[in-house]
Amino acid sequence: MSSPSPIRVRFAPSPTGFLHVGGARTALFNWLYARKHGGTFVLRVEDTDQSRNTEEAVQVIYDGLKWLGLDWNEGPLVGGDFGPYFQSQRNAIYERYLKQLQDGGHLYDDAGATRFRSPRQSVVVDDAVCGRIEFDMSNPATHPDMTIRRPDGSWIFHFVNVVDDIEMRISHVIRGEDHLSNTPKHVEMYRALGVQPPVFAHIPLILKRDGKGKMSKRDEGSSVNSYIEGGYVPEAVRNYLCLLGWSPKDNREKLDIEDVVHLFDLDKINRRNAAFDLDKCFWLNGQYIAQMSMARFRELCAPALAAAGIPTDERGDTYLESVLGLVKEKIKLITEVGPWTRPLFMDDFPFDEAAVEKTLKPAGTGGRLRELAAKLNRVTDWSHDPIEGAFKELATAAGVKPALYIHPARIALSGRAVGPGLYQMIGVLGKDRILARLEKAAGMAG
RNA sequence: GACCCUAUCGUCCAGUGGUUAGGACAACGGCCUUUCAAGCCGUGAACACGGGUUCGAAUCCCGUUAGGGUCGCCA
Repeated sequence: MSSPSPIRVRFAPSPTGFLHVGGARTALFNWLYARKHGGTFVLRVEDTDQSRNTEEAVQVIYDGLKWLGLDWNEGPLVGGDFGPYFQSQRNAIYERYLKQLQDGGHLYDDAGATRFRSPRQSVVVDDAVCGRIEFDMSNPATHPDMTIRRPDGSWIFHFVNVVDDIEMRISHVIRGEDHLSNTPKHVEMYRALGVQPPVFAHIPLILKRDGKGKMSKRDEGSSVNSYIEGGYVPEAVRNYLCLLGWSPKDNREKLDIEDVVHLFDLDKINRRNAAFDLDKCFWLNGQYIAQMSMARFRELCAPALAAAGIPTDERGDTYLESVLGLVKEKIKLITEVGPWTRPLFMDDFPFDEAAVEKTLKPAGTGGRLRELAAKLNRVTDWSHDPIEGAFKELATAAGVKPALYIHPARIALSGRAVGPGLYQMIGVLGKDRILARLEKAAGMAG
């Protein structure tokens, strides 16, 4: 017996300036498979279309993969023994393989374009996900010969893709099911080249929310960039992507990536296409935020806070962490941290017009806010329970619901109707700022 | 249209011959309460249809229907 050939998989995106979640999921499954089996994950840029091949477009791919934590063992930026990893730089290799096909009599000219002649025999694809599929290739009308090179000398995807997979010693081709129908043609080419085809694994597609068609560029959540910019946590998005077409079989939803690597395998991948559900991704994101360490939360919030122009250094680390602690279990997106915490760092914060109108303006509110200020001023143990007690006592003494003090206080202190727990927030803000803000709000109240 | 894949709650997944068909998101209701949230508890919600095979089918087979994909000198 020969020693088992090493596991080598690849992700081969085209630089379009856009990294699709479907592509990201394909990359993820390849990465998982490589990790699981101690294999090599190759990144190859399929930039045969020079017109849209730009530096920025390639950068989008790098950024998306890096953000998701999908590091590649071979490819651009890291190198490897099978480069170059850009198809635009592999022309000599393609010429060599073209010659080989020509010598074998597999090619013919069609109005200047080069086409590969199908042997017209049935092809069996033993797919690691879809099982054994037999394709009847006898009808040229339904399975026309592939064009592999245009009259202008540029290459067609099918050819260079197969050549590169051969040259890069790819052992498993894990890709979207939209390539399944092309696979027998690829197999014909492997055979014509005298090469054993790799194992194919066609994974289900990600469909639009309503299941009507493949998810496309215009659909919400289709771009990895939208998650990066939308305040999503990379490990949460990656986790959600794992659950599209694969599952740990034990009903767990939130899993560490190490567990996924351990449990993952091709035969556990579903065969059914999955409709994309951004709600669940959103929920999972909130779970990740609530449960992550304060250190990680700080790390993720730092850019968002900086972008919002919030001075987080002025009161020191301890203060910063107590503020973040107020919102950590409540926000679902990192982008929410700015608006939620601004009143904790700055005295100049916006007031929500509708909330002011509804809660601050009603007659008697100003008086109650002054009562509250006086009451809180007498609180000596500035912590949660005594603060809560002050509100309750005030309401009882006045014979009204605590809500008549609580709601206006929230608006007065933060300008918002939504936010951290009120008593916790008061505790963190401190007595001086509380009294000042209550007084100021009393002035604008009814 | 031809070929290929698929078919369990609205959605994502469990369930591989015998289960009260399970979990999660979403929805709805309740509790808590301090509003929106969060949290906790609960409710409704599915085996596409028709034939087989079998003592017994969500599970196996065939057909129908439906959905998706592919049929490029796109990738």
